[in-house]
Amino acid sequence: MASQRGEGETTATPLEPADRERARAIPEAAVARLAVYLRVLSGMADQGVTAVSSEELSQAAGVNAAKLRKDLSYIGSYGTRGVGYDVEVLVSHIERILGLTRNHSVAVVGIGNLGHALANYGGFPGRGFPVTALFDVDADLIGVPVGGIPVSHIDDITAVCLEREVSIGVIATPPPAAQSVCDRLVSAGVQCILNFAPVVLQVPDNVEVRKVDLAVEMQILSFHVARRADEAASVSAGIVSAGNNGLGVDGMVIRP
Amino acid sequence: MASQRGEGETTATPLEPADRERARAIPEAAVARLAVYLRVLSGMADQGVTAVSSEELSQAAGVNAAKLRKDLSYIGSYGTRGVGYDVEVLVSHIERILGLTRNHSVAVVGIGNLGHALANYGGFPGRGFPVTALFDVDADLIGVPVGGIPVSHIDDITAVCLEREVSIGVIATPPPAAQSVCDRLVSAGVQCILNFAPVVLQVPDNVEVRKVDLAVEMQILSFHVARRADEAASVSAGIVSAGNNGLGVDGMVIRP
DNA sequence: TACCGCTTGTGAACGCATGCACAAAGTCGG
DNA sequence: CCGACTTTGTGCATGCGTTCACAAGCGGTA
Repeated sequence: MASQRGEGETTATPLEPADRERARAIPEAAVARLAVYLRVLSGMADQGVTAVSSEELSQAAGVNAAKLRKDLSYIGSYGTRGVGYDVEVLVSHIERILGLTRNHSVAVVGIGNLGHALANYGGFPGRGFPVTALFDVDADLIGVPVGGIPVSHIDDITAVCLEREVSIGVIATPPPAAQSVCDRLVSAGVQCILNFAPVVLQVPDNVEVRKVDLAVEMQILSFHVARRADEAASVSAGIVSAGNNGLGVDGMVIRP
Repeated sequence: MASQRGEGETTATPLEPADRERARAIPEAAVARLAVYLRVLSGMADQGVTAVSSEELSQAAGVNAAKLRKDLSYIGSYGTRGVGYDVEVLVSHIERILGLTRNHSVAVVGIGNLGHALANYGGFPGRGFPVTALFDVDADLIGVPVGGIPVSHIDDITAVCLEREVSIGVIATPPPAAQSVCDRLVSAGVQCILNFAPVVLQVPDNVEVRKVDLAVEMQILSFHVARRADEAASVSAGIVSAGNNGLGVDGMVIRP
């Protein structure tokens, strides 16, 4: 772990003390939205847009305008009253806060269907996240290049991750292997993990895990399908909920 | 509340009037967790476990025990004080509330890397979500079976979706195509959409959209990497935040 | 320069979700 | 049958996040 990391100010990512305290205070939900704003803003910049108001940007991002302004205020005051925000300025500040000024090397573990898809994503979404290592257990895969990177054996995970300074590990293995893979990533010094396996990972406090769970997403949708179907049944039976929340009682269009 | 009124039990998905009102009231966050509990419980059932306490289950699911009990209370009182919960009973009640008693036919649009991976997921995570239709624009793909299902042309989306009673649409197209595909799905009567494209979709109120955004996930992780690196820098430079919020001043373990 | 209209930034209220703490309710042993 | 122990279900307080509403501030205009 004796790489560039240690000596604070000499490295890249120069975050001012004021920004540092701000970064600490940004709510997780706001961080997620900042990433969305960034994408929208980048798109605007590509189209030659130079300035934008909170109203326009919030619509494009699908959020409330006040919320957007508050989110932006977490990272500082970079707007101009009466005018709006400068797109370039906003982009660069959000990138800085999100730590996108530095590259984050990514390792994908588990080169099945999903692993292939991830490895081939090419430059990885939004760039700045180069995939530099792939791992699997299958002997037939070892050494085979996928998306330009040869697959390594999972037993070499520590050495390879350290060597290539992997900062984000992506777990795309079958469920039973996930915890073990996670442990290995952690002992290789990886502190951020994106988990696609439908498993609740146990990790030390200093490791950040985010999970993408297809089954859960599907089931949440299923819940809504069921709720809708059920409401429709109620309506067709002439039942109307007495305790209606104030969402507007207008006849929501429901197909027979 | 006048919950007795429910005379309309003639349709499928027999949700009691009492349950119906409960379903309406379950917080979204709790729904997501219920899906997780369900998976953990299913695993336990497979291993022959018949009873479980909130403490055990909450640990396995990685949540607070009180929160778990509250979540379960949203769907009714199916535990036994002094004993715990019957695994089978809990499983069946959660499945019922999540609408998993009925199959939800899934259509995948965009058969690129990700689309392939999704189509091949086989029975789809957690079963109950059969993929019954695939769509793309690429002429070379039309008719080719992927994961056992032949790919249809996207222009046939309305007819095919209606015919196969698709209730969930999955968008795995490149960003520029996403909104158009979404519109077509909606006009085909699909009311639930899972969106993998990094685009903010505009939909009518009666359509439920969930989005899985890799770029956003990566950037959130990046934010945490940056924050950590920065904290480490602060510590090594002997800087300690003065205006600390009351989170506890204990020295959080940070590796050198 | 002084005014006017527009948009930001934020204080304050509200609402939802989380976590605590305890009464209710059940089991088990004697 | 009773009392001790265990675990659920939930009222309540706390904290976080969202939303509203408005003062502050800036550019444009006369």
